[in-house]
Amino acid sequence: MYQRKIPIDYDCGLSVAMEVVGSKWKFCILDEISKGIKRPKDLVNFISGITKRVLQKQLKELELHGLLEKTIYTEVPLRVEYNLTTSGKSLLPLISAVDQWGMGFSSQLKTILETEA
Amino acid sequence: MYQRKIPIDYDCGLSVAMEVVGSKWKFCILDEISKGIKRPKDLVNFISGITKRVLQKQLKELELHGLLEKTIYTEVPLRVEYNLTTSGKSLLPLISAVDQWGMGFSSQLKTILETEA
DNA sequence: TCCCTTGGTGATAATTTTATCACCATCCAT
DNA sequence: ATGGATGGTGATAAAATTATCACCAAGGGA
Repeated sequence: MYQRKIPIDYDCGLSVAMEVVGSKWKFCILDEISKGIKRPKDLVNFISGITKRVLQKQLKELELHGLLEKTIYTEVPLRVEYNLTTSGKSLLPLISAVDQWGMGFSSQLKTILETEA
Repeated sequence: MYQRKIPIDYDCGLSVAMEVVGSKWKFCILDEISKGIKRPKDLVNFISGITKRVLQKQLKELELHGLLEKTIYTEVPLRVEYNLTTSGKSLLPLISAVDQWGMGFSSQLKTILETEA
């Protein structure tokens, strides 16, 4: 997930995917949005550890890459919602699979890291 | 994929998965190994852009995390092979899915990044 | 006017990951 | 002993990401 100086290889699916979703929070953000948490204010509360500033940047990138679309409701107070686009939705099965794999691997990783320490 | 000071959340599958495979080269490495490229020397040649040093570090981490196992053949010249463990193999469908998603998204990303530039 | 809520941004530091370079070890052939 | 092939590591620089802090804007209510 670090490739600005080293350009993206558009012929490598892994390279493309890493560019778009290979960062610490993006899977979490998309996951929460898919569950109905769509407002920045709520996302900050639901995603433990993320800060407002970082969330904003990630949302902006996801929007730029076409995975999220932003809707502004001119209510008061101002309401903004981020929704998954078709591309964004197409990622959900993958996110779910990664999450499940991680859950299944969790105990093994814990054992390994505690043993060496 | 940055979480040493910020500890891993073992209850979050995404967090666990990111810790283990969330880095620039790991999917590529596992992918090549699954295709039969198992020696460090060959991996360096097949994975365009990676350097020997970086590959070694990634292999070591993958081995530590239990996704690869290392076999040393005392031949001459020395031969070392890295093979997927059961856990490593369990990742293959995921890697394949990510790769395919990336391939499908490639043209969209290219269009977006070229348009804004 | 002052404050609150929500959404957003710029500048900068702190962290982490990647890259580069030099170097070592083994085994064998010349 | 010299050199080539393979595998490996330490130190350090470079690059990228993430975190922190301060600040701004719009709209409405007290």
